Amino acid sequence: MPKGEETIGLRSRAGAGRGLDDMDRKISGVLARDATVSYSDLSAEVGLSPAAVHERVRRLRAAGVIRGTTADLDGPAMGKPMLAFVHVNTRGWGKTRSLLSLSAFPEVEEIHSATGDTCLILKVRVASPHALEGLLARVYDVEGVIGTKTYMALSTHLERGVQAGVTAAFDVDDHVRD
Amino acid sequence: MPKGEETIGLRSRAGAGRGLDDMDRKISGVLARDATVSYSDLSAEVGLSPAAVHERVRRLRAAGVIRGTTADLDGPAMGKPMLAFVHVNTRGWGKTRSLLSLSAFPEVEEIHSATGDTCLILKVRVASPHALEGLLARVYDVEGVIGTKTYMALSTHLERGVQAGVTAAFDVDDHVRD
DNA sequence: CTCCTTCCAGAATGGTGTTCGCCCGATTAC
DNA sequence: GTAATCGGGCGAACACCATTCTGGAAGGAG
Repeated sequence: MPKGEETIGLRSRAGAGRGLDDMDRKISGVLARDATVSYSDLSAEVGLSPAAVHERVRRLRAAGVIRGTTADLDGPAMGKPMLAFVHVNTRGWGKTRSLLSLSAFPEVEEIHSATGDTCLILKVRVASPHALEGLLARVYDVEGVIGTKTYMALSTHLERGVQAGVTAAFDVDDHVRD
Repeated sequence: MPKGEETIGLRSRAGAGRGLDDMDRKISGVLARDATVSYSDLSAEVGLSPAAVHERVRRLRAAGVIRGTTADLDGPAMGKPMLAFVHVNTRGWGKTRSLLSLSAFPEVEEIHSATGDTCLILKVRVASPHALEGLLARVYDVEGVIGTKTYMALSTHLERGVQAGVTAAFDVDDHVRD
């Protein structure tokens, strides 16, 4: 819906990605939306032979650009209709190490160290308020945790993985390189 | 790392998932980790014939339990090494509608309406501080936006999709149903 | 100019996804 | 208690696709 800005789909050997050319970005973009496409369809979409596409995908995987291919499950269907972001405050640094044990809970989907007025940001998906309570209890069990602040997601309007495209208007080259 | 709690992998027709039995959860769990496995390997892992597994996966897709299969890209490799959560405050409700236009930016990965001292939570992945500045400018362009608070992710310790498992100790049945 | 590297197209093949028909167990009605 | 009906899984056949190999063209470096 934004007005004039263009998404970079064609870019000649951009900065961060070492050997990532336009074709790689195009292929990655398609697979990031739907990885079930056959190499035949994929090759037709990007304008290359199936063999060439196969080789590129293999290298993208090997290089870690494509970290994996996963099935995206539905939270509510999995019995976890509640999504929340939990900001955790700890006393001093380094306490985040013990909080990594939270990875063992399938309810915890993301753990980030953060700047701002909080130390750690958790993304959790739980079955019920009671389940959230139980999870928060585990967080408080960790030594050094001072407090938490929970943001419940009332509705999710967009939720997707890393996108291949980059907005041209936000690109580094446009305004920084002068 | 948590001590005693068990993850439910086997559960007889739990509440939220209507027709989801143990086999469906097991299959979903495997595919959520790696969707590249062949039906042969998958069938061997869950203890079913390839044909039966195929039929179940087809139904899981049709039912929306498996929403899609996507390639997980690497942020830094895609030229977007910076991850941030942006909390947006608006004047009054209903302003979130216009903010949905942010979906057009590949930098925006998630948009949630939220409770707490904020209205909207965005998950954004950008190339540079300058790109983040440009994106924030777009947010402020939206009518009714009072302010934002940005939490930069210093390091990501865990980032994954919806998990099939549910922690037994957090389950509704354990303490609510008595 | 020549060699080297890199990349892509075309063809062959082994594996796999997909479908069909049959069989078994559970449920229901009589 | 018996029989009919339904749902689900198994085994096999077929078609499709992933994967590999070979050849050839384009771009650089010496």
